[in-house]
Amino acid sequence: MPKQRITKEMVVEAAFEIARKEGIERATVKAIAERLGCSVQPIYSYCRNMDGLRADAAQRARQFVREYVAERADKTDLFRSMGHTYVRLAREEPHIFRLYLFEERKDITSLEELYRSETDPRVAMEISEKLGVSIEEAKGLHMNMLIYTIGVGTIFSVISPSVSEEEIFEKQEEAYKAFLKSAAEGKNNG
Amino acid sequence: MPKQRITKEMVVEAAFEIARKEGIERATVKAIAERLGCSVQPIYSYCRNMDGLRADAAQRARQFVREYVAERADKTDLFRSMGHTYVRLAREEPHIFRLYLFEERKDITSLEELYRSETDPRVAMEISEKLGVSIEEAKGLHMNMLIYTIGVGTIFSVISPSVSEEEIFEKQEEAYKAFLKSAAEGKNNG
DNA sequence: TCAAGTTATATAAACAATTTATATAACTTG
DNA sequence: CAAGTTATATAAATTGTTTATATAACTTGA
Repeated sequence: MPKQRITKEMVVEAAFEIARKEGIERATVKAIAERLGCSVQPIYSYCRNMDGLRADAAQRARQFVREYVAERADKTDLFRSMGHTYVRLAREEPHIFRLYLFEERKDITSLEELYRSETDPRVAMEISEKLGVSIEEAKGLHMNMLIYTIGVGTIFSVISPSVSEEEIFEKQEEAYKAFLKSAAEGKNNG
Repeated sequence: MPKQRITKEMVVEAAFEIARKEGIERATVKAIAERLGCSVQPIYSYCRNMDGLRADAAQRARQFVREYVAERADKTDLFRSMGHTYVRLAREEPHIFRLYLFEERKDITSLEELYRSETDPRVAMEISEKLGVSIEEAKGLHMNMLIYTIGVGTIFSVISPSVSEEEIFEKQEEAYKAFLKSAAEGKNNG
């Protein structure tokens, strides 16, 4: 056989890069083949169909988001900064953010699993220490902020991208305080 | 000219019905034409392209959601029941819910506008009276719940449809209480 | 009343994207 | 070095969107 020129990684990376610049709907077989300088066959040899390839590109997007958050989040207050970080990502990399948010995840079957897959365990520890609440309580709090942030992300990146970041940051700060206060009080009277 | 058999309303309704049953991606020109028993021309005479038609179908979906919520929400506690109502809708009419959530809205440029377009003003009044807070405060509270609900809806209907409703209801109840408490306290010490 | 213009719809073709079928060439292995 | 394997190419089938052309039925004005 001829030497393998095209690997699965190259195909997924090409799809991801096109999606990053122009949106996932532009990552067609043809466009990927063109970028790799090959025919459509190598692509179809690595994925049954384009849906599968898009799922792989979405997984790549999740890796990107993890790296982005690790680099950009305020490490002195990961919990508080998560909302900001995600909204900034949604503005700077709108296509990646959509890919990240709107691809079905067959591997996730509970909020717990989603939480574990999307957050750094140190954040719950940080919250737990700062507030003096249990790890479980801290996780619950953090998960609420994750859900709220997904709501904000959906609004910002899909429903109305022209909403101002300031307006969103303000609401996020409100939600952050509400969840925080609620957990701190639960400690005393619950 | 021949008598007009096909109206714009018929086209949009056909698109909406197909989207309702099978998802918006199945609402192709061909499928719509077949359902109406006509060629593709009447469809293209009412919309420049399929994107425009999908936007119209999404608007129709919003009307559906308004009616659904008006019928199904617990009228004795609209605020508390909103989360439940939306999640139930997402389960009963998954395709409509996705159409509702994920179509860009060029008419909406602020959270305020989104809030006004998606909620009944009586809810903020209800909250304001019950908690003894200002209408503005009540709106802020309600908007937080709307954002949280959009987060929950995104998770439930897109990221992982297999998440259990019970788990989601529990988190929503937590968020509801946190926002409520926060507003009630803001009244005293803020 | 009929010819001319208009327009709602149909037919068909152009174009683009996905997927499958067939062909070919270069490598491995016996 | 022949036979089998396989990575890739070429090309065709299929499906969806959009545009071009045709047709038929209506209106209007002479």
